[in-house]
Amino acid sequence: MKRVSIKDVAKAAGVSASTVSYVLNSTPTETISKETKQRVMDAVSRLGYVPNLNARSLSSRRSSLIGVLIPQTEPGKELMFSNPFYGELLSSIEYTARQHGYHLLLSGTKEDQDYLSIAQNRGVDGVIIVGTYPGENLNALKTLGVPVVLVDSYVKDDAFHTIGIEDKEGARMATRYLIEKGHRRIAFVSGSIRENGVNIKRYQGYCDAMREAGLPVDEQAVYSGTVDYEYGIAAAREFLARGRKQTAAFVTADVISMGLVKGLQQNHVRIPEDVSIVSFDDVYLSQMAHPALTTIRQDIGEKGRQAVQLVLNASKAKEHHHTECILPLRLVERESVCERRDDP
Amino acid sequence: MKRVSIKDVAKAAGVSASTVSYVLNSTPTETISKETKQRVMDAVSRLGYVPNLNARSLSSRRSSLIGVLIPQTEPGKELMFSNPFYGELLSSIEYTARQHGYHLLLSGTKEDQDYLSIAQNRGVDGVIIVGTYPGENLNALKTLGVPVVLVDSYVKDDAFHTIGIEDKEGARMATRYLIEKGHRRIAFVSGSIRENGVNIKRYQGYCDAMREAGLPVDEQAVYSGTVDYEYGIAAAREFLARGRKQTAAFVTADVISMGLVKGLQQNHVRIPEDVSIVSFDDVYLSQMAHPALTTIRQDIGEKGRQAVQLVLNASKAKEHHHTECILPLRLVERESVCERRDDP
DNA sequence: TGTGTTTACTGAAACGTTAAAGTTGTCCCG
DNA sequence: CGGGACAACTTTAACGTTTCAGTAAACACA
Repeated sequence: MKRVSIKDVAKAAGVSASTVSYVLNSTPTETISKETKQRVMDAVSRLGYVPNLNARSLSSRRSSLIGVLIPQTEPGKELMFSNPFYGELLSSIEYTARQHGYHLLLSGTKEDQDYLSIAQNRGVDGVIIVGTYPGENLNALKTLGVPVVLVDSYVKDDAFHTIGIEDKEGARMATRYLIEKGHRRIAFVSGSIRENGVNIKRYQGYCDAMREAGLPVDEQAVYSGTVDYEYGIAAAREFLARGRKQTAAFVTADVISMGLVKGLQQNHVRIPEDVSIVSFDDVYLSQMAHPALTTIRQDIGEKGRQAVQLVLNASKAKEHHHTECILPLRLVERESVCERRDDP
Repeated sequence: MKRVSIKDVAKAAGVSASTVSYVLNSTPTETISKETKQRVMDAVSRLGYVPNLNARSLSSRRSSLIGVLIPQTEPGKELMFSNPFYGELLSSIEYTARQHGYHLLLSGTKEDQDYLSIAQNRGVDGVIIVGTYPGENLNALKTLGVPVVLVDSYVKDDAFHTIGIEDKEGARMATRYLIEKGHRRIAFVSGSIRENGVNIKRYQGYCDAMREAGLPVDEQAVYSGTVDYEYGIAAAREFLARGRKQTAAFVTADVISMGLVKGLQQNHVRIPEDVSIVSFDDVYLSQMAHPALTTIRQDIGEKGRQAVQLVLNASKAKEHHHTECILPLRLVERESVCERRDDP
């Protein structure tokens, strides 16, 4: 039951502990003979030695650990529950990190907690923060001394690396698509557009497209709530309460769309015949919908991969020059939109 | 930029490092005066000290870290991608762990990797393994010396704690429900029933229900593949190819159901009028489906909570007595089943 | 007044690594 | 043949904690 330490290996191989360490880390500055290397490796496998990464990180100040912070959208709700987007992103992050020999320290973010210390605590090599960082102490993150990658954040600060998408352009694309299909009264449905997050950009893109087409942005056509299925249902109810004024909707998240579609269908509003929908994200879910969602696709897998890459690159390079990565979007046409030529 | 260590705090408070440690951990055997405590706490917040958990875990051999292993169902596919069940479970695990001051070390499982060392490496306080553990070296886990909780595994070994559901009974319940609704030819659609996992139990439950009702288990009515949306689509194709013999299906996972429904609907098979479906899991998804899925609900949140609790309890209690936790199931009726009285 | 107990601490040795600096021994070159 | 360069190690001091074993002072008791 006793843990095998590097010293046991050293003893078994008849060398010093540091030699074992050099062999295991194949430190480039150190020269070790082939035979010694072999003897050490033999001892390692014979004893079933696995290095204690805590000790390693204590001594070497790198941990092969990446901290990942994922928003816990609402206090009561659990992490990632509300939006499958996070699950898919996390998948990709985990997969990429693992392939580079890194592990993930996962935490949800809730306002009242100190994420900084979580990271600091464990001496992570980098931090990936998804979505809006809750809490005003983003500045404290700078003192961490490790690369910080902000995913889908519009915080502009050279101290952080960012990775995101052309939210505004994507929203514009979506809205324009609906306009091209002949829609003139188009609703905008999203999560909160008060915080400085992606939704506000998407709202701007929506407004731009409307304006460019000479269409009014009706305040009554804007629905803003939370990013989850329930809000989609609620928005449907609200849509009906407001008198079914629009023939189409641009919805900023697939989960919301799912709820909206469900809510409308339950009230005998047909999708897309009565209301066309263009969604956003293209999570796995959107193809399962009925009708399958026409949506602005972002490459979630790539986002995760890039996020990890940014951390790794930045932690390798001593120079901390800020990088910004914007991934392309494209519209994938499915079944939730139809032409509308009879609009006034 | 220099890290604040316990010594700095000690100096600032005019006490020894050990006193600081005692204060911070409020070690019950040690007595510290009110004033000293206060002085230490003041110094801590003044200097912004956060303990280095790596050092702590090195010294005290507990890490406040729980290792979580989630299956990466297929080599190419990424973690949790294929089945939202994992995302929801992870959510709950993360949330519960965090509330107890634990962090999560997350890893996907792929055949060719050594998960054991991941855990051993970091000195986790416990391991939660979800699903079938890939790799034959389950025994090696015993040498870890920390509690191991197997979620949804039918490995029987006193060395492990297990948490699961009445898979067989749930399947029986689902199938019987269909029988009660008048169906006599009922398909069974699931992931692999070769491995010793939950699917084989659910298959047994299906068989039991059929047998009890005096109905034959037709080999042609059994569809087995992988647990993902794509397989649902494929199963639909296969169902049609085999001649649409059944009027209902018991499907062992909601994701598969989603694909099956989609695949059938695309071929103008109506759900539930032509084919009724009872599903399994009740992931968030299943209410979004069209029609919403009638499904055997398992409380995924509770599963996650219990898993964490099992780890924590077991790591507190020195006695390693094996605990087994079975969570209840219930059928939730939605829209994917209808009566069938015309069956021969 | 001496002994024992309690309170409130301190000192120092771990924990398992890494990495800088030091120590050999060998070889080569002028 | 002396000295430098190099290869192949070893020694030792960190890294930041915890925790065991003290210790010194204060107090109680008889």
